[in-house]
Amino acid sequence: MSEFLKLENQLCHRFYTLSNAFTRAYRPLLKALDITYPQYVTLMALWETDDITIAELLERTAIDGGAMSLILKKLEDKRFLKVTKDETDKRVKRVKLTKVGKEKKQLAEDVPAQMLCKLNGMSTEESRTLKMLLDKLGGCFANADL
Amino acid sequence: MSEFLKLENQLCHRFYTLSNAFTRAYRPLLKALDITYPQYVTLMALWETDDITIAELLERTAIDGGAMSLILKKLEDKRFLKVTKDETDKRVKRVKLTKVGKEKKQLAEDVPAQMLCKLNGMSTEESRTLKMLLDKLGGCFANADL
DNA sequence: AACAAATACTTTGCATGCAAAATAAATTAA
DNA sequence: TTAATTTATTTTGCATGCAAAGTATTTGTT
Repeated sequence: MSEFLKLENQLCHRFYTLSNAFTRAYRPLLKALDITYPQYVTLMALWETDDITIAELLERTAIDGGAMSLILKKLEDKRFLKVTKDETDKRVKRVKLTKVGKEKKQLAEDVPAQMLCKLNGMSTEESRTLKMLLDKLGGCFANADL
Repeated sequence: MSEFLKLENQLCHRFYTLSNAFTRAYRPLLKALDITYPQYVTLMALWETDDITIAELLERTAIDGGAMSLILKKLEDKRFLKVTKDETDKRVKRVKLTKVGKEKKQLAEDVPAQMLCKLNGMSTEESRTLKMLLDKLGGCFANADL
């Protein structure tokens, strides 16, 4: 049997598994905030830089455009943010946090630490190395002609 | 602004982004085989060990049970495999590749190499280190009380 | 043997991820 | 200026991922 098709040799399967594991691990923590993981990512982007274009939001979060439409609708329904048409360029829409959305950030402050608790098997050094390699891999994808 | 909530500091967001990138990168390669990524994972597991229980398949692939039901239905519709009830224990179902499903493996042999081509920015050594760290992280999740 | 509890799967309802088609508005070209 | 093209975003159709509820079957109890 060729080694290449074995599951243990697949980098992609590790990412598949771990990405799902992260989402599952976050779920209970985020449920307390009444948001899903992609919604959390969207809010993190906005907590860092508010009042941005949907296009900017898409680039920073790497969330799919079609999915983002629904996510923004749901976050708007929950009164976390407002989406308004840009007056200058009517194609563009700007996303802005509401007071409630900004306050939500305080409640989210604990989430990262709670997640780290679940992963205390990794040393800070290993985690740093891992991030570096992940970023390098991300660069490979960016350069590849997909 | 607390550093903890910044997107660049999130390990999870890197996994989210990279996992999606992998799936997207595989899509055109797998489309030629008329399968999706989770279906590819399912077939890889079977190419390695055929005629196994659905429970075993779930454990090896880490695919969700509910999703697997549909995936197996689709793979069966495509005549890649057969699902049969175990005679001894009628709760159990066994999954077995058909001749077509086994032959599909030959067509899939090239897929891993084609994917590696897209990622030629990573050295073998870096890739090895990355896999090791990913497995360690996976172990953390397994041990955590989620 | 009759019933409770554990197994192995499937179904359901909701939230994406993705490609492709559809809209609308701004830009560029002829 | 009108038509062709590009840009920003939404909509659509299909395939999961996930928790929770539902179905059979089997095993363990009493």
